[in-house]
Amino acid sequence: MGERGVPATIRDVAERAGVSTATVSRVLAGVGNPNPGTAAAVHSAAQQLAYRPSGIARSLRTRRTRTLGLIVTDIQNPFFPELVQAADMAARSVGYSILLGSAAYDEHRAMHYLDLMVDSRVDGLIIASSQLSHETWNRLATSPVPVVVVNAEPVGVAVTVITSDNVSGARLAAAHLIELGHRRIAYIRGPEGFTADSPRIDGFRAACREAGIPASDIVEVRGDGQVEGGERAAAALIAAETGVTAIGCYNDMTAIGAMRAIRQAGLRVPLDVSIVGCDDIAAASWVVPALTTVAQGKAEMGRTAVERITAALNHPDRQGSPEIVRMPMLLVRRESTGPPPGPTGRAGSPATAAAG
Amino acid sequence: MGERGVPATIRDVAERAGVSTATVSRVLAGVGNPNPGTAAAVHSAAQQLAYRPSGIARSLRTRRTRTLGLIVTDIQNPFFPELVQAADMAARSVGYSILLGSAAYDEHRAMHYLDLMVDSRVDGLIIASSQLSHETWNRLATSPVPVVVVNAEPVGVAVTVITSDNVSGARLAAAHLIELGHRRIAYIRGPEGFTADSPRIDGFRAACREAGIPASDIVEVRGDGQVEGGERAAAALIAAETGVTAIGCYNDMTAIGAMRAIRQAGLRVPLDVSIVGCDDIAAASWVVPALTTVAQGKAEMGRTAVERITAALNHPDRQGSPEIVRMPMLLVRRESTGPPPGPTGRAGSPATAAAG
DNA sequence: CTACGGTTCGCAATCGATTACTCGATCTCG
DNA sequence: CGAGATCGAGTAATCGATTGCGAACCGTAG
Repeated sequence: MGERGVPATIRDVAERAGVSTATVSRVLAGVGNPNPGTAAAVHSAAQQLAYRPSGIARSLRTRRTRTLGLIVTDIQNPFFPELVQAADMAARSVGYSILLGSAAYDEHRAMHYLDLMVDSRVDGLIIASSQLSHETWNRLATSPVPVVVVNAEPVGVAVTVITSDNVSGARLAAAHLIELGHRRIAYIRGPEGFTADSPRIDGFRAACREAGIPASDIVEVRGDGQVEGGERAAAALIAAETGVTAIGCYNDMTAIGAMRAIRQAGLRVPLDVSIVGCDDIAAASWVVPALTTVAQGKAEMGRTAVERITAALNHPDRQGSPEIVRMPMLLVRRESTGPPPGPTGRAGSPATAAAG
Repeated sequence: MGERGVPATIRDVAERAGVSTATVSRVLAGVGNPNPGTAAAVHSAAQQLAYRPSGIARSLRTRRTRTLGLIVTDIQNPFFPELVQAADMAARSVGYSILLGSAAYDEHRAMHYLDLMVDSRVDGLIIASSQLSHETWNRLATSPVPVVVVNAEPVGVAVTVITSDNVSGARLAAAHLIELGHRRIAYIRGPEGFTADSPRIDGFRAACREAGIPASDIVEVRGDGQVEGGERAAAALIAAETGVTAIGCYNDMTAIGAMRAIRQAGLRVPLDVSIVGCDDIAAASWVVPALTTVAQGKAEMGRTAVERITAALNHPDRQGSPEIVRMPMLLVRRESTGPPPGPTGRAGSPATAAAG
């Protein structure tokens, strides 16, 4: 695996080129007007020694690492890779690298990573999290490095946060269902504590209310934000014979689970039950029927986060002015939603829904 | 966002505790037998100043960063997150952090990241890649830091590589299909250049041959390793009226695409056509029918990669002994495979399928 | 009371770069 | 031809930790 002795240092290059380390540093950095001869000598020496400046030494001196910390709730949740990729690209394009930490849904672990990243002196920190305790918010607000939070609802703490307009997004989903003619609608919520859960259910309820659907006609169950939870929740919904003809879901994984349960019960999507998800993860268009969902600008959020961080880095003066950025969400109509079954349509939920 | 002036240094702590920096370093590192009184003073001072040692300065001095570079082909490919997560956990558990780079399928970009990581003096490097040019292999073999390659077929270059036993895995898939009674089988290959493509088609062919199926009965088409490519390939297969009753796929995304195309053509999985994938990504069990596939030990590979790297780090002596680790693959039977349609089953291609 | 073994801790070098300051040499122009 | 401007390059301080070496101090024994 490894080979070679020690890598060449700037001193080695200086000696070989017959100049001082200061000169090597200058010509390699392209500052000053070096004599063409010296420049050539330096470049040649550097080349021959395969010299690569030590980022460590440079960072110690310049007090900047050109590294951004990125902590995500869980890299295995398909919501995050797109965001991570976009952040990585955006960062690289302005000369930064990304130090990643995947917290595996453990907030305590996330805070540990935060400490480690601060120790390694990242220039800035991006936290893409689905849940954040108050204690954590405070830690973030007093962080020694610029922080931006992505994908969590702001709670009034002085930290820049970038998030989707969850309320409007959920309204979009509900409005779509209502427009198709659905009246008995269910909503499978996300895990308690996930900050997007409240605004989404609120938006969903609001749209229904405004359409004149009594709150009592909206049945809410709780999922876990994963496929399994969606499956269980939808199965319970069907077993309860609520006669719902459409289900809004906290996220796409929940929706995919719900679709499984519905099919399992012998019903068809969207003929018997319509499903709408949220997030627009890649798998949403892989399943059959393809999932109608409300898309979040995941890549856009990643890019924006990097942009905000680097802005703060370049203007350390007017920092302390945290902002809240809300990205619009967009309804993506695919195949999992349609009009409710007509009176002569489906014979009802397994037992009763005939009245549907 | 950011706040606070400069973070406290070891000198600040030393002054406040009334000792030298050497002592601070020692008590905080827990080496030596500090006088209980001094130890208390140091800890207290460190506490009050919220002192966090600079990883930069420490790394410069100790010549170790306790950071591992991890470059993946594309973090958006669902194959990688599980591997990344496992590697991250394994690394953290032995005191290392992960510097991530997602190459977005661009090998040139991957090499650029490699340079950046070497510059930032990572202690070791893990490359999880689906394709690797000869030039890249050579770069890796002469890397100044220990390298392990994951998920690519070894090509005789002196680098440790950890990969699945692709040949046997593909045999498993083929054998499963054959055992179910299929005789006219297709295989949708991965992109040219992806190193797992060859061994997989080889293993698949070998199992067929051994079962007495003439090579001419195996139809091969090329996908792109993504859902779209699988969809196109399967659509072409159906349009060609080859009468295949089962399709083996390069990976799960290809298989998921193939299932879409089959359903699109009015056929059913697995009643009319059986599908078997490869990888066992999360989405394999989300689709309906759930995908039968050959699982790779993704997490295991991630852990093993970290284990091998850290082993090399701890025993710099007997390095230069690259090894090849082949992880077994496992058939996961789900719902997308079944016996071929009987003589009275479907009458063949889409045009006539009505009989089914 | 001195000598000696054993602790505890401080001094200072070191890791590899960057950069303010300074010094000679060359150039310019009266 | 000489004074000052200009320019290229070297000297050395610095970033913040770690660590080998030795000094100071302890207690104990002869």
